[in-house]
Amino acid sequence: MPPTQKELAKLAGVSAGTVSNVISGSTKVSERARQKVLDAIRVLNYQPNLIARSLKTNRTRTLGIVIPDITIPFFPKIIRGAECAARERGYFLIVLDSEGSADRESEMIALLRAQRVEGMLLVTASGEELTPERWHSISSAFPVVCLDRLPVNLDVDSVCVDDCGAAEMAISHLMSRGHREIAVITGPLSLRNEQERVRGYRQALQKGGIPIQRSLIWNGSFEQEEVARLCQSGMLRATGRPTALFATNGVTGLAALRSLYSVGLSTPKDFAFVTFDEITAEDFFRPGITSVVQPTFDMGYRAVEVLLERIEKTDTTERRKRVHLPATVTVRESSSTPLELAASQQTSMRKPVRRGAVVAR
Amino acid sequence: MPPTQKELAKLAGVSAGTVSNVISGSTKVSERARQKVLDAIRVLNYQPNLIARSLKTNRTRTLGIVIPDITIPFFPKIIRGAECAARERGYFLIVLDSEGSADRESEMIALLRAQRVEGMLLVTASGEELTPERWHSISSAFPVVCLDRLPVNLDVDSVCVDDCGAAEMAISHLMSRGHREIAVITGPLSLRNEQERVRGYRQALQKGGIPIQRSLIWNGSFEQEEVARLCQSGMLRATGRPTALFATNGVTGLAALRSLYSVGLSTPKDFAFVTFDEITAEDFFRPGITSVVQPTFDMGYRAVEVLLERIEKTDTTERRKRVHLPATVTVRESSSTPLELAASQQTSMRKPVRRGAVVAR
DNA sequence: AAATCGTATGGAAGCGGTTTCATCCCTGTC
DNA sequence: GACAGGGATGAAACCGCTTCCATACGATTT
Repeated sequence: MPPTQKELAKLAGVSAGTVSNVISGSTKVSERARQKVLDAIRVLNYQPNLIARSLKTNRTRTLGIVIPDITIPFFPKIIRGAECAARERGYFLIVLDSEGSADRESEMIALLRAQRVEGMLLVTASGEELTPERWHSISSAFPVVCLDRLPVNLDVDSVCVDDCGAAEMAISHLMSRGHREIAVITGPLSLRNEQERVRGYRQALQKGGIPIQRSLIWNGSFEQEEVARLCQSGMLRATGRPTALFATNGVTGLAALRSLYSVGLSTPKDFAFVTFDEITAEDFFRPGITSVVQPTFDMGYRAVEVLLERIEKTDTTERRKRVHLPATVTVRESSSTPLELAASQQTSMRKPVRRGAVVAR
Repeated sequence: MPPTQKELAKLAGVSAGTVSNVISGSTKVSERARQKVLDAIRVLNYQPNLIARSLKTNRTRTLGIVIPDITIPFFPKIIRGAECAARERGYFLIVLDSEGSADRESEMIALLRAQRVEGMLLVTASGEELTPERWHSISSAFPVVCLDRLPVNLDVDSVCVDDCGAAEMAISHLMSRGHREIAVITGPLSLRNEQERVRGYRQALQKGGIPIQRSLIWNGSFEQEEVARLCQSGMLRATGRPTALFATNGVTGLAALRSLYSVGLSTPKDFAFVTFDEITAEDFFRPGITSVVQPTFDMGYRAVEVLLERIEKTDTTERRKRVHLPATVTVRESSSTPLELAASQQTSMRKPVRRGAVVAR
């Protein structure tokens, strides 16, 4: 059994209350007593019992983060940022994985509630299941900040990029490379940011004077099979085949790419490709994928800042915060123009074109 | 404030003890009382306070895992397995990131101790700092199982692959492709498994009748700069230049590849390359990297099983467990023979050779 | 030297559960 | 109908810590 304050007190010849005062750094303790207690702590290798402390103080100094899948590289980067901010402010971060399931997400949230965390970051699994009632029952327990995947129709503190603008930027880039038949494959539209990214797609086309074709907007999901079906039927059809494809998130983008490669189509040879989120960041892998890069670390960091503000300010009436961070487009080979591409093909094995990534804006 | 048992009791018209019995599932409660309590739970949306429970029972049903860097894809996969096993047994897993620093690792461990976790999985940051004394002070607090990176000279429960055998397999593969000048770049040799992997390298050469050259064994680390220095000086020198390179772990391997690409060398054109751990698993990225693939999910899963055995059995005298899981070699292009390579170059842009990965053994 | 003040200290209560134990009531038996 | 037996129930203690409050002691003042 680990040593307790009471044992410390006996060894140091003081009362338990005094020991507590020494540990919490209260000044109301004599130097003599302090030293005796500190010695005793060293002798017994004492470690305060945070559980008991939390029970008494009703504070855990712990935050939670629930993400859909820790094996998707995007999320660990966010976690890093969140953990960093939390640590700087003396908070502890618990990471939970909902495995993309709304049910498990509920369980995880219940767990955090039972553990009495003081606040939560949430990247929701689907957004579908977050009805206002469920939301109310969650957010009455502790403050919540949503990240990246935002549930539609829910007024909630959030941190994400300027999704619409970033998507517009990506599409503009494709148009500048001469593409006019640009398809978009999306994740679930129950997420606000997926909708925003589609909006950006439309805006870019409109500004470029290109008519929007419903047949080029493929409402997908995070499921490999569904995405494969949409992409293959869209890309293999006889007429109206797009020359470029834009994926509104990394999971869907990777699924799209995988499914098209599996039927013998590749980028940039057969279609130009741009995706939200980096699929590989290593520039020596070919083809390099042009992507909308989100400031993942900062997103996690900022989200914790917003969350702590809610926690530490008691003023609950304050307006919802929506933080938008800037995204950038990193141009790589997958969006090469036909011309560049031809050049690249001829010399490809000797010296690949544009080894380094180019950053737009 | 969340509702307490006492309030439940008042609402249901029973005592707090009875409420507790209902919640803990004790049979010693009448159906009538049980229903009243369950109703009250629903009405108040009651959630038991795990903190209070833990304080009383001295059990948290929580495990911790400390890893060096959550953004390295290898670790999230382990976490997935660990979390899965923990959940199945009714335990909760806390994930902590030591950011590759031994000091932070200590802090994280202290935190877990203060949180009174019942056991810990550890992938150590360096292994250097884990002196037997420090080790004793940790493992006296709770059982620990080490994963993947094993500290040298420490008798500890562990889960890893057959490092020596897997390395031997990788080198044999290179030899079967005609390579005789095979260099190895390692991580820190303060880790037992790094030593084992070098041992596997030597064994393979010996069995193949190839003399071992000290100048081809590059003792590296996880640091980009150090690895770059070693690889560049080893690969660019005038004489005794190896035709193949084997990296004993993914971090070092990626650093090696990065550094060699940056000076204009690429695989498989200029050197064959095999690494422990997958750098990219997506087979449509070129070059595909031949790698020793560890069963990451299973490693996490098994590690939790071993840990729970220690926790739930009070018999502390039992011998240390060392679990070895099988690894496989996934052959991709980076270890092509010169012949295959030439063929691949000619036709590369039309139909890439070996799109799917080939698994050895 | 006595009174007053200030402050370090010890004792005790309480956080929200679990668990023990004595009590009470219901049932069955003679 | 009285009593034994047994199971459900409530009261109370306790987990380790913080915090409040009363006390006692040392220092300062008159």
